[in-house]
Amino acid sequence: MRYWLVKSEPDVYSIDDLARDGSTSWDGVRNYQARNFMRDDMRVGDLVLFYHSNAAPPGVVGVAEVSREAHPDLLALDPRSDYFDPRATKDDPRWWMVDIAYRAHLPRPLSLQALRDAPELEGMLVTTKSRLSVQPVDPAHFAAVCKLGGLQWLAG
DNA sequence: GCCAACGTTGGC
DNA sequence: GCCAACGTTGGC
Repeated sequence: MRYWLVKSEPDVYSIDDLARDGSTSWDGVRNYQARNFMRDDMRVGDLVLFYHSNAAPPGVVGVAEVSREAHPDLLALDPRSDYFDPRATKDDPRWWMVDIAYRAHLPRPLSLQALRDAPELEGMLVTTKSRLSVQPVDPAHFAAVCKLGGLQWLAG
């Protein structure tokens, strides 16, 4: 099993929205590296840290789980969508998404600053690659985030 | 709102 | 294939 981190602006889609919806399709990702992780590497059951970007403060606020493997992001085909991409076609959809399901809020959300300050999280991608919106997480880092965030049952 | 970092596009 | 111009992300 692999571990991941996804970013969302809480004004657009927050962990509370995911808790309310139960699960959601992770649409609108328009970055190739992020797309490739979703299309090629994410598997049902993988655990996902849910990160609020452009928030005060930014940080990890919850845990989700991959509930469906990659399928085409059809917003790319919709001219009325903000995520429309004229290069996408039905045969070659170009953009892909997975579904994620809500698992838990972090009892103690971990701000970006807290992630940077924790020695056991040294090298965690989110502290250095700030622009990658879907990224792999080291298993030890995932466990440490759960532990620091008060989620003992996922801390391994 | 600013702006640094960085990903993407397109001319050559 | 290089790289300048441009657009976007996201922390502050």
